[in-house]
Amino acid sequence: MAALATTRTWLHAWLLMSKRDTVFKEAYNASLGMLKVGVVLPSEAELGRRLGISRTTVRSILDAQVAVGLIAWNRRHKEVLRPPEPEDYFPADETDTVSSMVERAFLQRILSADAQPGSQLNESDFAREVGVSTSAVREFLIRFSRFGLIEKQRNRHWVLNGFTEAFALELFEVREMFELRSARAFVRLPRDNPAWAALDAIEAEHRDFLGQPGARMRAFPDLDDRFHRLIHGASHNRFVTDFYDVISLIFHFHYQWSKADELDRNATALREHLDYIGGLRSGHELDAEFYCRKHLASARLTLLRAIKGPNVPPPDGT
Amino acid sequence: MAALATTRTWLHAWLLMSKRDTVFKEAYNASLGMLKVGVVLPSEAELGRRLGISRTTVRSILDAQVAVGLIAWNRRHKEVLRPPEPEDYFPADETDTVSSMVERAFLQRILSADAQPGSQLNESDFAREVGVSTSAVREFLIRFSRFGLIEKQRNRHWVLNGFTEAFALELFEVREMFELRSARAFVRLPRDNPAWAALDAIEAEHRDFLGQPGARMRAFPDLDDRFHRLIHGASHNRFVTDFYDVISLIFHFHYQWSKADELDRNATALREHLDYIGGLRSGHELDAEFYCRKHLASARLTLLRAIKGPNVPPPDGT
DNA sequence: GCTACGTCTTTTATCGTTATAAGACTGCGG
DNA sequence: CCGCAGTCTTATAACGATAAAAGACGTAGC
Repeated sequence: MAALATTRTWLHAWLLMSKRDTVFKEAYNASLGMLKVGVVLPSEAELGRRLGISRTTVRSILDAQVAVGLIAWNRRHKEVLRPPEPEDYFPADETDTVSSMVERAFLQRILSADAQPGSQLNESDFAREVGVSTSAVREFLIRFSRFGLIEKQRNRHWVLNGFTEAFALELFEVREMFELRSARAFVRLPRDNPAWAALDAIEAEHRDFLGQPGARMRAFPDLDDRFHRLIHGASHNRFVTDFYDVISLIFHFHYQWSKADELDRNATALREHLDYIGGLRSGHELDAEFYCRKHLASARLTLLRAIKGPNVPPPDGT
Repeated sequence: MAALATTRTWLHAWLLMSKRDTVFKEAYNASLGMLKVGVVLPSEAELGRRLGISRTTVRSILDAQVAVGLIAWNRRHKEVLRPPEPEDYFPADETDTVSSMVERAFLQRILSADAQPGSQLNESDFAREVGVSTSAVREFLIRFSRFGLIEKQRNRHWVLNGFTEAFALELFEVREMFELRSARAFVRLPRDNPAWAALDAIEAEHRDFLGQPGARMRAFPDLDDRFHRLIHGASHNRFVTDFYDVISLIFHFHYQWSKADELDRNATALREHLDYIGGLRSGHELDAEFYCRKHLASARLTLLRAIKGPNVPPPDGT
């Protein structure tokens, strides 16, 4: 495993975990994709830009890759010596930040059936359960509280409001308000606005998806997300775009567990999206509004059915 | 000073401040109001309920009040011995939680002129400046980020978005959407809904205010807040009501500094509120909508003028 | 003279620790 | 037997500390 070979103080990681080196590991894995034998790597700064990290971390990665014989590195010259093997990659669970671990554990708990509305949550208990410090849990809960699913009383415990039908209805009420306004704004965008080109691209992706049923369906949530975010972008309102984070989160996690009629649902959504796109293109706000309303109504119905139906917990604990 | 006389480990507070005893001090001050010579105090649990604190803190307070000779306490019997003097009160700055200190310092910075949009904020710098730990600052910033005025890049610094005209316009766009919907919902409330009685009470308060110009004007922001929150309550939507927190925060802090034509502004708002209330009572959604729109438009104008005008910093550092 | 690297400093993410505050349990007493 | 107080345990709100990661500065080399 790569970690054993690095010159980093990996031993410390097991004695006192002050900060996980997830940035290093994730970027290390990403950089392996660039390694083709004989290739000469660009400057440290350029690598940092491509990987989205600082030069400090780039240098750590290069050091580590020298240590396992992947590259030769002498000042400006960095040459790839051998192609990366599967063993060169850090396992996925080590590239996860603490906060994302907390997030996953928490969502699993709150979006599953056993989270009765009104039940209370204990910071230290939960921290022990997940295996992180209370501060990490605390910061997550504060961050998460903006989604309206939890609340806190000063000096007291957190209260889970529960992912109830009422929550879903309130969520969709606001979603409809915001998306209708965004759709109308979208229709009014001048034809040379880059959003139209982006819409063309997304429409093409939709048609691709319809062409190969089942094959790439797993990737639909991502497409869905990008489609709606594109529309919301036309509102030029940070509160509107920020609100989509709530929706996105809910959908992302909730639908992970209700795989039942996934293909059907997605196919319906794809077709509704295409109608919706047509409405936007028509230039008539009322048309756009009509198809927008239609799609949102069916999305709401799907979500409500999922909430009311037998709430299946996630397949496994990860 | 009361702290010196208490049996609590007050010395530690100066060596290692792990948690400020603001709950104790605030409740101590509040409880002094109940002390009339000869009165026999209720049970510990009852005192806790009245003061909004736990029995543990109640007992600390009673201990402290025995120590300074305010009361005699023997098991169930607690009798007031002497009336509280001004020196018995803890000074106001000691009843402030760390988080509220951070909040005040931060708002002063971000809502004043010198917060250029795009400038970056440093957790440790800011913590040093305010004199609290980085964790306290961190948690505050996370909590505050939901207001859309700051953002954070993973592993990097915070970015101040600035309290700009664009921010105000986006804020009001959403405010209008939400408040119009809430106002319409309010009109449709059945006449026996308690909200109508609350509206009556608030209307009476408005008339009182108009009667005594200037005198109680300082208290107007509070009335304004309660009025709008009452209306938003009719929406029965947590996202709508939560959003009013943003508005409330902005108004509260921004208007602290623009005292210029405060009386005029408030008088105008009072009259607009009364029209608005009339609209709600009329039973016609369109009437309510008309006066709601009118009031919000004038509120927006006032805020925009304040942003564009000479941005006066707060009078003093507190 | 600009780009890239070596070195050093600063900041962030996360941890563990502690005094305060909440809350649970138990037994007394009217 | 119910409410109240005595006692004990646990949780929260702060803190400081540390390794990872970012970033700043100076200098070497093309």
